[in-house]
Amino acid sequence: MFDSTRTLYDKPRTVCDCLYPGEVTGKQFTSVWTRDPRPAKSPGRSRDEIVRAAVELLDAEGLEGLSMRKLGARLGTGATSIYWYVANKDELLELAYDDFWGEITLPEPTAQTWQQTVAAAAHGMRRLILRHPWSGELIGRMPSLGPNALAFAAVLRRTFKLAGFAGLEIDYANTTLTAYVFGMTIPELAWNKSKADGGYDPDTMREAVTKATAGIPELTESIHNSWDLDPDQVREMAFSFGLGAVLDGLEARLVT
Amino acid sequence: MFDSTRTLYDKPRTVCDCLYPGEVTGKQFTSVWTRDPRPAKSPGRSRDEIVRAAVELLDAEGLEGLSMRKLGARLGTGATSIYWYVANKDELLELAYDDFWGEITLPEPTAQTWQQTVAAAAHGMRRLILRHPWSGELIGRMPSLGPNALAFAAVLRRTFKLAGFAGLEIDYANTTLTAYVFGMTIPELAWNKSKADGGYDPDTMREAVTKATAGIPELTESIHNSWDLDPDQVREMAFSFGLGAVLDGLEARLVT
DNA sequence: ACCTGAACACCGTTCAAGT
DNA sequence: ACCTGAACACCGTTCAAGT
Repeated sequence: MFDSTRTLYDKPRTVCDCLYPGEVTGKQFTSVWTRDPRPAKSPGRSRDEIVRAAVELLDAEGLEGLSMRKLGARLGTGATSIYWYVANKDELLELAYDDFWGEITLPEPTAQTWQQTVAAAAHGMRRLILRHPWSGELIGRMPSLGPNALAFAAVLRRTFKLAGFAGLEIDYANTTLTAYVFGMTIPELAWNKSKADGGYDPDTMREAVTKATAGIPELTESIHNSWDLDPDQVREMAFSFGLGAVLDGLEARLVT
Repeated sequence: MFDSTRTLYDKPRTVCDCLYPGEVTGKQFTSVWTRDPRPAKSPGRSRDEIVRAAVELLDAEGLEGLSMRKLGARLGTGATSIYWYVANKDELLELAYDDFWGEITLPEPTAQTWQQTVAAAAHGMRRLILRHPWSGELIGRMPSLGPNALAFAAVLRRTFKLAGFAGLEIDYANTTLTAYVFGMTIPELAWNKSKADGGYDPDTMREAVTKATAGIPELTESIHNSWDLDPDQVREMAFSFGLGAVLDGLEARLVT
C-alpha cells in the first residue's frame, strides 16, 4: 500500500484536521469515507461524473474491464486526470460500490410484518447484485462504510429492532440476513460470468457440470432432479426456500 | 491436506477424451476441470508443485500478490514455463481454489445428529476461509467444479438427505447452508484485509467506524453495544447465532 | 484549480527458438 | 517433452510541466 494521501489536498479541511500527523497508535484508517473529497469548485469533472462513468464501465465490462485509462477515455480526458479527484483506483471502487448501494429501495419497516419487510429487502438486494455483478467481487475486498450502504444497514437494523430483537441480537439478525443474501447470490454471479464470457448456451453448461460430477452419485442425482427445469427458476426457488428458513430461524430466536 | 489433487494429474483420464473438437452447439465449456492436464511424464515441474507454490504465495501475499513472474521466481524458473502446465492464470486459480477445498475435513454424516454434522462442517468452512482469505475473492469469479469442492458438496448433500430432505429440497438446504457460511465470512475478510494492509490496531478501526456512522442513531447504538467486546469474539458469536437460526429454519422445513 | 504526457515498474500471454 | 527470452499490449501511479 502506498501513501499518496498526504499529497492529495492543498488545504486540510476542518473535519479531518486530525488525519495526517503521526499518531500514537499508528496510521490513520484509510478509506474514501474517512476523508473529505476535493472541493470541486468550478468547470472540470466532478467526482460524481467520474463515479457514474465508472459504474457504467463496470456494468458493461465487469471489474476486470475497468481501467483508469479506459475510464479516462470514456470521460474524454487522460487517465491521470482522474487522480485529481480520487486518490487511487481502490478509492474509486469504494465510491462505485457505495453508488451501487444507493440504488436499492429502502424498505419501510412499519408498513408490514417484519418478515415481509425483510423478505422484500432480501429480494431487492439479490436483484441489485445480479444487475451489477461486479459488486459481488468487491464485498470481500473492502469494508463498506459509505453512506448508502450504512443507510441500508440502518433501516434493516431498525426493522429487526421493531420486530423485538434487542442488544447484540439486532446486529446478529441483521448480519445473518445479509450474509444469506450475499452468499446465495455471489455464486450465481460466477455462473453467469462464465456463461457470458464463454458465450455458452445452457446445454453446454449442463453438459460440463454433468461431466464434472460423473462418478459422484449424490451429485448426479442432484442434477437429475432439476434436469428439465429452468436454471433461473431453480435459483429463485432455492433463494426463497432458504430465505424462508432464515426468517423462521430468526423468529424462533425471537420468542425464546 | 493437499492429498486429493495429487492423484488427479498424474495420469490422463479416459473420461475427457472428447474435449477439443468443435461441437454443434458452440464453444466447449472452458475450465481446467473439463480438460485433461498435460501428461507430465518425467523430471521437470508438475502441476502439483506449481499449485502448491501458488497457494503458498496466495496465503502470503493475497490474490493481488500472485503473479506468474513471482510464482516463476519462487519455483526457480521463468514465468512463462508455467504455461506449459496450465493454460492461463485463471486455470491456475481454479486449481488453487480446489486445493483449498481439499483442505477441509469431510464430515461424517452418520456419527451424530444432522444438526451437529452440519454445524461442524460450517465451522470448519469458516475457519478454512479465514485461513486462506484469497478464497473469498474467488467464489464470485468462477464456478467450483473441482473434485475436492464436489466431494465436500456430496457429503453435505448426503447429510441433508439422511436428515430427511427429499428431491430439490436437499439442494436447497445445501446451498442455504453454504451461502450462509460464505456470506458471513467474506465480509470478515474485507476487515481483516484492510486491517492487515494498513497495519491498523483495533482502536483505529473502531474510531474510523465510529466516525463513518456518526449521525446514524441506529448504527451508533450498534457500536455502543459491542464497544468493549473483542471483535473476534463478537464475530464468532454472530456466526453461531445465525448458524443456529439457519439450522432451526431448515428443521422447520423438514417436519412440514 | 485543473489537466497533460512522459516515464516507471509492473502485469498476462504468445511465440520462435533452444535443449 | 520441457524451458527460455524477447516481445506485445496492457496495467496503476508519479511527477514535472503546462494552462
